[in-house]
Amino acid sequence: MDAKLLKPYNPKETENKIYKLWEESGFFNPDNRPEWAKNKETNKNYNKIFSIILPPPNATGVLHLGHILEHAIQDSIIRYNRMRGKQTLWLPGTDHAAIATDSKVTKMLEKEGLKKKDMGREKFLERVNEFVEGSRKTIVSQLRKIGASLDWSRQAFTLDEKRNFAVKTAFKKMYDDGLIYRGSRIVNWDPKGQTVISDDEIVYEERKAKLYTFKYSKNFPILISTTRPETKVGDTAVAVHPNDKRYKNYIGNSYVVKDFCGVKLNIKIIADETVEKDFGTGALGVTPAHSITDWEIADRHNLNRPQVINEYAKMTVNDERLKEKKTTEAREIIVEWLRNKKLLEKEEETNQNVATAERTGGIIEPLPKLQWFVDVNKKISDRNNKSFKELMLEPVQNGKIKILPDHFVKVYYNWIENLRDWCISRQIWYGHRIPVWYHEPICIPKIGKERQISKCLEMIVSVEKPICEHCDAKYIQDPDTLDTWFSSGLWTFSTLGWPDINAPDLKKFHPTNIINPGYEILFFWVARMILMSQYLIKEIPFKMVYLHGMLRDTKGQKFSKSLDNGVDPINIIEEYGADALRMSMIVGIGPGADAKFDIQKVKAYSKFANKIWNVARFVLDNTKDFTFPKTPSYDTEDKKSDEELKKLITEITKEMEEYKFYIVAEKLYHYFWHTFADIIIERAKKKILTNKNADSAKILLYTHLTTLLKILHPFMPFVTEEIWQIINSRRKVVIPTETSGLLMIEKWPFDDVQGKLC
RNA sequence: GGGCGGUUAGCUCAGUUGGCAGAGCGUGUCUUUGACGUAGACAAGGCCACAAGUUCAAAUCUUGUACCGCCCACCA
Repeated sequence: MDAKLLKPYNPKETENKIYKLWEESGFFNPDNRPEWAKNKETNKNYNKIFSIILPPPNATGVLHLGHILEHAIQDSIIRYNRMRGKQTLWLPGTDHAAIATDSKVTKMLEKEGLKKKDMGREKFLERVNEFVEGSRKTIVSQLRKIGASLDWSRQAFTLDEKRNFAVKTAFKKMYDDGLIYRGSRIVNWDPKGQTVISDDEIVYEERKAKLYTFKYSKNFPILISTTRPETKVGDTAVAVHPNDKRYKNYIGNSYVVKDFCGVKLNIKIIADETVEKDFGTGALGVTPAHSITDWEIADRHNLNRPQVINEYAKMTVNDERLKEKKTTEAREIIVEWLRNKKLLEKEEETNQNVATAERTGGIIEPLPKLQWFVDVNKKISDRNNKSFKELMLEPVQNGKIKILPDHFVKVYYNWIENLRDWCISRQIWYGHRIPVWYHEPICIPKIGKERQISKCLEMIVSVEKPICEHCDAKYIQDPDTLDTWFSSGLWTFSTLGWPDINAPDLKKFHPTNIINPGYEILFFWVARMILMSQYLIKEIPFKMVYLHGMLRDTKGQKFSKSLDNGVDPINIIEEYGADALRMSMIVGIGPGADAKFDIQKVKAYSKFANKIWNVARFVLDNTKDFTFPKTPSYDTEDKKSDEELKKLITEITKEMEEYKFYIVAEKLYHYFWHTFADIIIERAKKKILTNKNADSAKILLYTHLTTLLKILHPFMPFVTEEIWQIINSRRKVVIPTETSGLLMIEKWPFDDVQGKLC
């Protein structure tokens, strides 16, 4: 008897050793396959490929329990498919998470008393890289701790050189196809972070606000309501609903307001369907430059768009009372002015949803800015005149891409329908620099050549830094960086060798089989991967989107730093073992379902690991001197048990293919404990003791153990592998040698069972 | 305002085509030279949120109600 087996199962002493064994075997890499899987005769899945690209964790910090949930699912899928004999790739990587990382490092530096601007771009980026490198190391070691069978030889980073080349290539192609444009449009400006952010990076906070009702001047015929009087110096119209009888006669009129707190206004009365008749006075003061809906109204009615607020949320109008004042101060000044002029009709309390930046908390100031956009509506000629919107919809509609749970399909459609052009430029330093180059303002004549200034190109979109052919001036790169999701969108194929369309990995492993993110990034990421993949390589990025839910604490709250309710998964693994933690994340948690994390569940499965261990001890102890007959035969009840296990295998294999891991894991737990241990072992004890049908019992014990180890392995890889290794060390002596080596690359028993049953 | 999800044992949650209500933890009783005390055996505990409907049969399907939660829109 192996001395180890005499003690209770100790994951701490086992897991690192086992992971090393796996890693050194090279079998995480699909290029290395076990002998049986290389053989068409023994492997039905010989030609099949199975690939998952890991949703890259943000390099801003360490992994939390939510990640473990994600990784436990993926590793189980990967291990299962590897055992089925497929060429199985699970590719690891991390995400540079531009804004998140940038703002995190900025805060860290502020604590040291350092300012980003004083440091300069280069120095700042050095610090960011240093920080990210540290984070990445932690993440990688955490992934190893939970037993993730990732192919480390293919590790990628969203901001490494290869991915940067992919990003630049994608940008250029999109620009050349007219799908990326530079335009002055209203954007969500974050004055605190000094950058543009996308619609998806906004969070709304409900606050109390005052709603003011007033006229622009004594003669003005219509009262309007606003919570932001300071923006009214930028008004160019008053919009009313076309059916609103109160205002019908005014539609089309224009009024000059000579002095609105020192500013001259030109107000046209227009009719627009978007105006709510019942809100306020039913008339909306239109401020095109500082409200997104007003900007769109201005589009429809051809209005001027004077800007009255700048990037620092300060007023830019010429009136000395207002100039350079913060918007909040300007608001008071204008309200006071309205009061004095007796133009203010009403002040009332109202609830307002204030747009704030997710990462910095700054209040969003909508501003017109020159930014880069992806046109989501433009027809793409070499994609059958389909737009990005259509390219994103199509594969989900025709079922090429399945989403689990399927009610997210509707949510996905709904998001695409309401999608506006995607603003991809960010005014932060950390990220992929936009591959656009501007000619220096002054041309420098080439020595010995004639000046041909008129031929100098002002702007070039190029993967490499361009050189001016006509003068000696330099090109200067656009200072902006790209939205982090631009590079994430390329992830399934930039990791496989794209833009080299002949890259062997790309040909072999794309489209990937399944992607497994949380539902909260369905739009951010999943949609953008579909967009990029459909457009750049005319292929879906994955066949299945298995969305997982959120993990919350026992009170049902999100895990967050501000609540300080975070749990370090590594501590849990140290105490209970990775297998236990993994099982607790899988059993009973269906796709898309939020779950409360309960340490009791982990404890329960650590007991289960020990149970498996003890069962192994019993079985090995009772079969140690037994010589297996060439053709095993069972008595009636053992034969029934053998069939029952085969039935279980058929069942769970089907369920694995249907992504019902949460049911499979539970079934295995239940069968192992309450059928194998409680019934079969108890029965075997009697048979062995009385020596009646003892051989049948021993064969059943051994086959049950080895088979159950195999099918438990995807869920509890460490304890099952450790036992397998102990069995291996004895196998040559007594037990038939149908297997050897690692459990990780053993054959999943399904095909054998099918063969025998049929 | 629009959309989605949830409500099952004291707690956390499963329950796949409708067919005697399940697990873990917790609780109670019993069992220790025996694979396992990080244990085993047994047990208690549920009008499956509420109401109506379809059906031989409903936790499951339909409709409505209540409460909890999430997402999207952003009302000026």
